[in-house]
Amino acid sequence: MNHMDWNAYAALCPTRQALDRIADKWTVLILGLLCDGPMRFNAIRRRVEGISQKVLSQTLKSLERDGLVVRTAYPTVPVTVEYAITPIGASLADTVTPLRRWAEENIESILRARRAYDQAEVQMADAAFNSPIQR
Amino acid sequence: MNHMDWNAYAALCPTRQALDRIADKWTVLILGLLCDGPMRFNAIRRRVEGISQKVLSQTLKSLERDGLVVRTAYPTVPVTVEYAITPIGASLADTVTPLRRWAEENIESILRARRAYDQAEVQMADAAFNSPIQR
DNA sequence: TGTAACCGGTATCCAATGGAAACCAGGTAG
DNA sequence: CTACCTGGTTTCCATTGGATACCGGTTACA
Repeated sequence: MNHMDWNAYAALCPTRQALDRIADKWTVLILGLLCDGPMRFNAIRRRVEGISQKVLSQTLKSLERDGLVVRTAYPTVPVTVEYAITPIGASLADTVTPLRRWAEENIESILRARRAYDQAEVQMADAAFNSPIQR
Repeated sequence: MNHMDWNAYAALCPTRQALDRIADKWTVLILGLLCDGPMRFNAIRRRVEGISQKVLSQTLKSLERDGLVVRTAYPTVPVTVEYAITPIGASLADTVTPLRRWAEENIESILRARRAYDQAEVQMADAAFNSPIQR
């Protein structure tokens, strides 16, 4: 069985569920960090600004379950927990990092399009207000 | 101002919000379709199995707002609405399509890791049950 | 003359998710 | 004694997601 048998466009294909998991902003940011080397829980938390402990914990747990990162706890005082990327996780990181870079490179174009779109919406609302008979 | 000024790791950077929008399963699937040519609403709906009308409508609207697709309504009977990818949308499609392909190529490895993880969890629960003193 | 289906959507409802904040054990530093 | 470090879990609430019903307008079929 090769990968041609899987199809993310099919609702029940496990690929769909996997896509939902990996196409996630936190996943992109966390994997982007870990591919530079192992990191501890709170170190990741400080670097990924705005992530809550709960969501970081959940995301790491599910990345671990999928075999994309490995969690290692050292019996130091206080306990040290290190998260490292796996080879398959690294291959995913190579795939999602361009996504982050695309966002950083094209954000201005997006913001411009948004302003134009919202402006056009306002103008349409104005027109409807000034000649409500057209409703 | 160049793209080096933007940083998705900063909570308030608009790039973060954009990343959240584009790192989405429906966006990946829809852009993957549209880069083969324009498509009508219900045609997309039939190809992206399992998407609801509401979510498709919302996703397309936000893709349009961000300038990634263009919506064209033809006054035919019944009305024909066509969604086409823009050049910048196509560049995003080039970035997210590898994500879908990665999922399709690596799903088996993920499923294997999941089974191993869940199995280990069950064993740990069993051990805890058989010697509860360790709690 | 129904009536069923297609078009491209809204509107409504409820469950699941997301994030803020509190809390936890166990220990250190002041 | 208090405050803070470690790596989380729990609780709560608002936002979101998806299923379903509905909408006007038109066509095909019986």
